[in-house]
Amino acid sequence: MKVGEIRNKLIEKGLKVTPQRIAILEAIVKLNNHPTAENIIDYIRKNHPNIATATVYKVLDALVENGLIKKVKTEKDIMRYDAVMESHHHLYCSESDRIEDYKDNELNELLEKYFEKKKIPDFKIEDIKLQIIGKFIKNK
Amino acid sequence: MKVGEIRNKLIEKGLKVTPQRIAILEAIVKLNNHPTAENIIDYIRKNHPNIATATVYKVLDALVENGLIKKVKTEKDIMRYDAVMESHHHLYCSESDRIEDYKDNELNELLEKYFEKKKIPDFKIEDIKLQIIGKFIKNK
DNA sequence: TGTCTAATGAGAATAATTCTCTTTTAATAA
DNA sequence: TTATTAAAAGAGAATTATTCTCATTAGACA
Repeated sequence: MKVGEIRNKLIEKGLKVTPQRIAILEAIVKLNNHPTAENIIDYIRKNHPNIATATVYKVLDALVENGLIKKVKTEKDIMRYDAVMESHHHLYCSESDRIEDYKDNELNELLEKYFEKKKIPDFKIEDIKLQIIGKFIKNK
Repeated sequence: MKVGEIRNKLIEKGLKVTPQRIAILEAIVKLNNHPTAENIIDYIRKNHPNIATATVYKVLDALVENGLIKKVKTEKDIMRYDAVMESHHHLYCSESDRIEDYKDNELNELLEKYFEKKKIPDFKIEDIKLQIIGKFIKNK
C-alpha cells in the first residue's frame, strides 16, 4: 500500500489527510504483524518523534470506525490492529503472541454453504472468522 | 455444576479448595454470559462481601492456567471468562457486548475433515474456534 | 489567502489489572 | 485433633493501556 493509496482511502472516507494518519496506516501495513498501539508508536517515532500517544489512539479509533483497519481479538488486555481488510482468518500461536493471517476462499465457501443450510436460531450472521490455535513449526 | 463438582475439579488439578475459588467458579457458571472480572466481583460480593479484587484476578488466572475456565477473546480491552470447556464457538453481537455459546458437532467434524485434507503450511492445529459475528434477532 | 472545523500535542485522568507484603487458612502429618 | 507449612487471601499501592481535556495547529474549501 503506497502513500497515494492511503491518501485516497482517507479521502474516500471523508477523513482529513494528515501526516499522522498516513504514518499510522503505513506503520500497520509495514509492520504486518498485527501490531499493538505501542508497536505502532515505537515504529512511527523513528521518523515522526513528536507524535502524541493520544493521537495514535485517536487515529486508530477513527481508522477502525471507517473500516480502514480492524481490531484483532486476543486473550491479552492489549489491542492489536490489522490493515488487511479482505475477509480472512487468524493463526494464533499457543506459545507466543504471534498471529498470522490465513486466507482460504475454499474454506469461506464451505462455511457459507454450511450456514446457508444450517441456520443458527434467532441469529443473522454477518461475518465468520476462524481463530486457529496451534504451533508454528518453523519460526519466522 | 454443583459445589461438589467444583470441589472435585479443584482437587483434580491440585488446587486448594477455598471458598473464594468455589464462589468464583460458581459465579461464572451461574452468570453464564461470559462475564468480566468486574461482573464476577459484583456477583460474588453479594454473598462474600470481603473478597479482594486481586484475589478474584489471581483465582481467575489460576483457573485459566489449570484449564477450568477459558478467556474469551474480544475487541475490548477487558477480559471475559467462560466456564464451558467443551469445544464450542461464539456468537458475537455486532451491536452490543453480548456473546453466546454456539455448539455444533457437525460443524466441528466438517472442519476437522477439511483441515485433515488441506494442511496449513508450517502450522500444527490444536484448536479451532469460530467467531460468528452478527445480530441476535430476538433479544434475551 | 482566510476561515473554520477537525485534528494534534501534552499531560493529566481513568480503568483494568498486577504487585507487594502481611495475615490467614487449607492440607498434611504427627 | 492439633501443629506445621506452604499456598492463598486481603488491602491497598503500583502499573499499564487507554481515554480525556483543552489549548494549539493545520487541512479543506470558499
